[in-house]
Amino acid sequence: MSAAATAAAAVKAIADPRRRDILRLVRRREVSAGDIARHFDVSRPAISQHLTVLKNAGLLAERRDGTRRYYRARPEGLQELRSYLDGLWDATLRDLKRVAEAAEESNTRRKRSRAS
Amino acid sequence: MSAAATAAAAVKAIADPRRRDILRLVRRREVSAGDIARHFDVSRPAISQHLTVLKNAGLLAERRDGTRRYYRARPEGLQELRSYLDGLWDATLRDLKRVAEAAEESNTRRKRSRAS
DNA sequence: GGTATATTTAAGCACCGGCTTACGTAAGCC
DNA sequence: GGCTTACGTAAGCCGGTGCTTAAATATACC
Repeated sequence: MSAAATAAAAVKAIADPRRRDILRLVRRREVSAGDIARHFDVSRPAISQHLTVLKNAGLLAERRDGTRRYYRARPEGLQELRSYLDGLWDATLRDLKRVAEAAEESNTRRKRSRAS
Repeated sequence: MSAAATAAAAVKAIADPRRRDILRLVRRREVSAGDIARHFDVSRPAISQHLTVLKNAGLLAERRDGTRRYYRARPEGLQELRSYLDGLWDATLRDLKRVAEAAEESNTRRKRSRAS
């Protein structure tokens, strides 16, 4: 899976509020699937599905111990996501300043050219 | 609308690939709705709906000139989103507690009602 | 006013995604 | 082996959302 595809999956993953809550929950320490589920008002399978999505998006690390599975946030995935999003608008933050500065001027130019 | 709510809307907005494409298209210069639509293989109304979503998420600025509407990326919205995401994995203990407590309460409520 | 252009809004449809219950799987314990 | 615990997977329901075409709105031009 390419980095961009992973990042796109990560964006979709964090678009869901519940998954953001899960991420916050495992940000500092690893937590078992059951313990995670216990914090929410939905069934365990629902949480299990969320965990799968987060894991596939590279945002979660899984460690198995006996019948238990422990999850924790995966900093590399989070950093990847951050870089991807920055790439989306880094040019924006740079270039739009210029655009904004030239806004009035280009505006009047456009009005003139539209007359043709 | 609170900052967090706007940011949450922004995350959902950029979760769609087409909307990310639109954002890239208007990140350097403002572009009219029609010109934006011309870049894609979907109908104009479809693009118009995407533009509305992006605008409501604070990611797009709109300028009207005659019958035309020009759109451009809105750096403030993008910065807000960035900060929000940073805060996601910089979550404080206070945030964790809030999530845990709120969920735990509704969780016990749910379990009680299920037992009947 | 009447027509043309640019765009949004409305209504409906098909697919997607999150949820549920039921079942499957795997490890630990007696 | 048989039971329990901890999870994941399967199948299906249902609301949300992205798309379409048709109609409405708004501005410009004659």
